[in-house]
Amino acid sequence: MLQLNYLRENRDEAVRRLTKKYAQVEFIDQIIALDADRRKTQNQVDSLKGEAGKLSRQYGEFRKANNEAGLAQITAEKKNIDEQVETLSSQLDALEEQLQALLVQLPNVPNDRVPEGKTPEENAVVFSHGEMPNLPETAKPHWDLAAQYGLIDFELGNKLTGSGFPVYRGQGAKLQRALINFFLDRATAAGYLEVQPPILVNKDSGFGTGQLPDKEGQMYHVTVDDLYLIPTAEVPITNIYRDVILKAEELPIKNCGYTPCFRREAGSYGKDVRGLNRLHQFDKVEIVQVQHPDKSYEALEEMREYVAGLLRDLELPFRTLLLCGGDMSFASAMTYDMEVFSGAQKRWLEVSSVSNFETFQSNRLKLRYRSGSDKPVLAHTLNGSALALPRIVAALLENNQTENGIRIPAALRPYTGFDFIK
RNA sequence: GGAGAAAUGGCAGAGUGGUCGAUUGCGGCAGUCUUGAAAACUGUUGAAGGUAACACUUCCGGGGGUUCGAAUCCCUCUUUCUCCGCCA
Repeated sequence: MLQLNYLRENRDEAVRRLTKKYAQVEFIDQIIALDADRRKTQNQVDSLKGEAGKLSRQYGEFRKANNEAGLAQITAEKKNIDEQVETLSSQLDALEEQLQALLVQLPNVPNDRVPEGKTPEENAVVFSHGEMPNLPETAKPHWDLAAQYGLIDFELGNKLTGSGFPVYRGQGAKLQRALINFFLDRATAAGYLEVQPPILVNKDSGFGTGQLPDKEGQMYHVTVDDLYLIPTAEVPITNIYRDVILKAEELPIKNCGYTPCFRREAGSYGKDVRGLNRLHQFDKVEIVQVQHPDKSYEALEEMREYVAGLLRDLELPFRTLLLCGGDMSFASAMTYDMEVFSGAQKRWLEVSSVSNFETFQSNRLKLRYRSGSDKPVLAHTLNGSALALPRIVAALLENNQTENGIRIPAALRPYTGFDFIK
């Protein structure tokens, strides 16, 4: 959520920058007008309440003095004030509701380095690494390989749950576990504190990181207890710091965590959902940082470089995209996507998204830090996938297929305990 | 799931109807003293809205109510603790 102060004091800039995100910029002027109205009404309510307080204290004194006439007068005056307060308060509530309703619909303002553009095709490729795999024409897509080696059973998942909930078996299951451990060990070595959060969260948490109300339909909602299955570990991990005032010297906070992730993916279809390309449940290791505002873009680059290191070690060809305004997420100010090339499908698959949210999340979370005895200031939050498993598995299987089985990259072998899937 | 107790500032812990945003201790910060540190002493120390700055308003787990007036009384929800039941 954008800060009212920012909109009030930088109206033109906000319009310019939000235009790049194709946001409803007309909301900005409506918000500014509502806010002015709100403050005026708030002031009126406050001074009336101040009057009421004075009267109450006077009432006590009059009663001690047995001043019956005075008591009657105060009661009458107080009643008059209460009526005014009630009227103004309901106006104030209505104004705040309208203000909030508009405010939560405005996405974060993109950083000025974010390229113009509306569609994924307009994202800027800023970095590429690795050779394109040189596979024979007979190379198989991962769903065929998964069946051939008994790694993943998509049909069985249909039976147990529904489409998009595969069952991993044998070396397929072991590979999952190996990747999770590999990612967690690397993140821990890079200074991230490992946490194991709940995978069901309440509404406040969903709101704090921006999934609610914007993406309500993308989450599984457990209605009996009004809880949501997390779409990413970002939600519980970042919400650890909801309503927290950190000391400046505690920054940066670096957390990582493995969780399953659940996404309804309503409206997806076709080749995008084939095999492991898009699932309703998948595994992911997430990295999260809470940063000083002056250092958050430095941290974003550091996180991008960290994820790139993982992909290099997995020997996967990848490219890094700087997302254009139209393709960025609601809450992000700047996002890098990392895509690996999956050799048999011959397509790029997004495996990581690394974003700086600046104060967009922390404003909702009330996540602040304090230098010395200064007033608390909103911190910046960042996160990135490091990494999401399914598409990594897809690319590993496809790119490393040989006549004699599927080769496991050297970095993973200590974790899998085998060199080849056979 | 049943019965009982509790929820106050970073922490501990007072406060049961009136000027209480809240005694006190610890912790934090600043100062005195000291070559420096410790100890001691002095002062200061919650958040939000609002203002040029004050003023002012709100917040004592959440919500609602009683009252001229609520941290204090009532209702309700949530959470924690103790006991019982069930259980990976």
